[in-house]
Amino acid sequence: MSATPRTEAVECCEEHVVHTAAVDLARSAMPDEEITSAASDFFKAFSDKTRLRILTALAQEELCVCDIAALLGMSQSAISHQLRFLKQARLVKSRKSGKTVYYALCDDHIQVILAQGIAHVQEG
Amino acid sequence: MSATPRTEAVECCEEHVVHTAAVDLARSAMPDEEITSAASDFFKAFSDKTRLRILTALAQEELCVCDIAALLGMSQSAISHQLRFLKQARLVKSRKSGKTVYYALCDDHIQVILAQGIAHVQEG
DNA sequence: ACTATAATTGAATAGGTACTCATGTATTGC
DNA sequence: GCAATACATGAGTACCTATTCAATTATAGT
Repeated sequence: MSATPRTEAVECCEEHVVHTAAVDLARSAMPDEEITSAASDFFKAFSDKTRLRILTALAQEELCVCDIAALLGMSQSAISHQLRFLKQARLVKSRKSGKTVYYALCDDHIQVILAQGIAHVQEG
Repeated sequence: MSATPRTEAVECCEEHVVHTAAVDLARSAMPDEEITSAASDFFKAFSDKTRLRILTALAQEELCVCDIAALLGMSQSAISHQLRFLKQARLVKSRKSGKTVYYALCDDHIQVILAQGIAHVQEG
């Protein structure tokens, strides 16, 4: 866009504005509030180091709670809490076998996004 | 740091049920701690609704602080704080023209991940 | 110089969150 | 039945964070 400041004063944030056409374009392309809210919740699953490591581990193969706790060197309770978070967010699924509960990623799509995030930080 | 007692006890099922081969596989595939930490920080930028909406808007074209504040119906200060976060995370860049500061995404890569997250929640 | 505007910034605060601890539930084996 | 194991869960807590508010900086116009 042009860098020329258009001081075409219209009603805005408080009193003055701004680049009306640019804002209108951005507004028209902005998804609904429920979509952006759900999307930020989705990314929140990856935004914690513990959860991201859990997801990375499950990208290899299914693991039980105790496996993950041992792998990450954390308490079983802490892992269980995070797994509940991930399950409610529909990123992981579980199956029960005897006393053991095995967790796995819901779909490969999650693995793709995970890998892209890791690739991004490895480049930059 | 003796103030916070760290429970080293991962003795839960350590002897019995851990699936050693599965854990070893996951461990070998796990990136270094600094990588997973950086990756979770990267995803953290997308994990807040306000930041995600800012990124979505900037995916269209560059905008000044006031534009974004008007678009999202939030205070200019709140937006400025989040833009600083995004800039430090190297997701956005800025250029100054007169009194106005224009923000834009650092690269198209960010837009791709953003779009994938939005697509994910629109499907499910 | 003075005024107005765009943006930044620090402090304060309310709400969120990730862990620990203790307890509860389900399953297995004796 | 009882004990042990694997996991889940609620409460408590310390930390984190997203916003508001007030003050400040920078630029432009008069």
